[in-house]
Amino acid sequence: MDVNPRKFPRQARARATVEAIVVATAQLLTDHGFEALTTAEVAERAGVSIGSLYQYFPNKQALAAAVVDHYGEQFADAFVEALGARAPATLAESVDAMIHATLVAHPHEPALHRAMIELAPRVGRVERTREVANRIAGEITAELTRHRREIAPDLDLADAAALIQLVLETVSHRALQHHPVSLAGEGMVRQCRRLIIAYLTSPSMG
Amino acid sequence: MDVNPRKFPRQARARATVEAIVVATAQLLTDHGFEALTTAEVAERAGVSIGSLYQYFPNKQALAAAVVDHYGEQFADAFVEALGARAPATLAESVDAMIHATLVAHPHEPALHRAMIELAPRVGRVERTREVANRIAGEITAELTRHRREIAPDLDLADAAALIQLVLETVSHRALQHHPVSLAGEGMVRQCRRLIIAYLTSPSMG
DNA sequence: CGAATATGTGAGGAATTAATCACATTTTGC
DNA sequence: GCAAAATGTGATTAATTCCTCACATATTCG
Repeated sequence: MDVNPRKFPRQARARATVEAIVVATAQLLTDHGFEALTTAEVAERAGVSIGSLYQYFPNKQALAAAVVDHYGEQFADAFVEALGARAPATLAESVDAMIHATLVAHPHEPALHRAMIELAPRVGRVERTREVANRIAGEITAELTRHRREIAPDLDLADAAALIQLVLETVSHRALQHHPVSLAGEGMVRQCRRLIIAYLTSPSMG
Repeated sequence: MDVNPRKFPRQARARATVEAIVVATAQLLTDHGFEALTTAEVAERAGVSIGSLYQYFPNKQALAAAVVDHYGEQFADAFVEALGARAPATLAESVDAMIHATLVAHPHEPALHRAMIELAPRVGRVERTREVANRIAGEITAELTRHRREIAPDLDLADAAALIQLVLETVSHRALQHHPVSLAGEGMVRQCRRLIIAYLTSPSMG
């Protein structure tokens, strides 16, 4: 099944249409999930006719794929920016920055982020999701490299970064599930911090 | 929407029918996902007429709910059994046992496990899923309690167990995504082991 | 301007699917 | 053995949904 856009919007008017469609899809996706998603409802919510929708997206899956692409990029950008905004002097501060960046990067509706992860495989966008994860893992690797001396020497930084990225993503999902964004999972976050720092600084084991 | 079974099968023949329906649903769910699931196809795969299906399940969601209930219990049982089969003398061995139990408990098709997690919320079965997670976290807590002296004294064991359960589940999903069950994620598993042990044994931090 | 191109519209066709129900078959309990 | 209960059947229906297409409107550019 082809999920590529049918054609690019050239005029500003068309770009607005496409944008509205993607936003509307994201909203409906988070509210009711993929299987409840109807093209007619997307068009209605976007304030656009079904004909316009099908002019740019060949089918329902393409809508979801567009959402995954759009918000995936947005998510990674937000993470990178949030991480770059700080200049952590110690490893502990660096880990705090990572946790903070993860929480900040998440859309206010974590449901959207979850929906994307669930959707990507069904819509031929695993690759894209992996790219996002890899990009973030890369940022984490760079951050770890900066504090190489504080980290157990036998640890492979890329491996460690991959694991940390996975844990951050999971824990933040769980945390945001229970609490509003602002005070997201006080305890959970503290535990997470300890988990990561202990891992990075633990002496090598047989 | 009511997702409760319509009536209980009394005769053995009827139990076989229901069983076949649940199994068929699980297979189709892992292969094609919920939105592609059709009641007709479930009935066909189960070797049963649609009428029979609707005699026990009021709708499509009820089918998925039954699968979640069935395999959730099965998963927790498998974990408990696998963990109980070993008698870990040290904390490290205990952690190994947990990791092993998690991998063993997973159905051979991790896709089913994932599908269940994705489905539960859409089908009114979050509660059930949480129960499974809690039961496993409880087992982990018991295991940790046995090795209290090897663990940082300021750690709350229940909190730690919850975090460990979350990490185990996530990492095993990721690991099983890439490798067959037998040699599941060699490196990933080793990293995970180190992560958990470091966390548990790290001295308390300001 | 005015022709060519881009974009927008929404009724309706074609296909799919959830769910029912009237009836057939099997099992149970006496 | 037989009535009553339990179970099984599948054609059919009503509703939904994806997507097209013929046509209207808007924008661009020489």
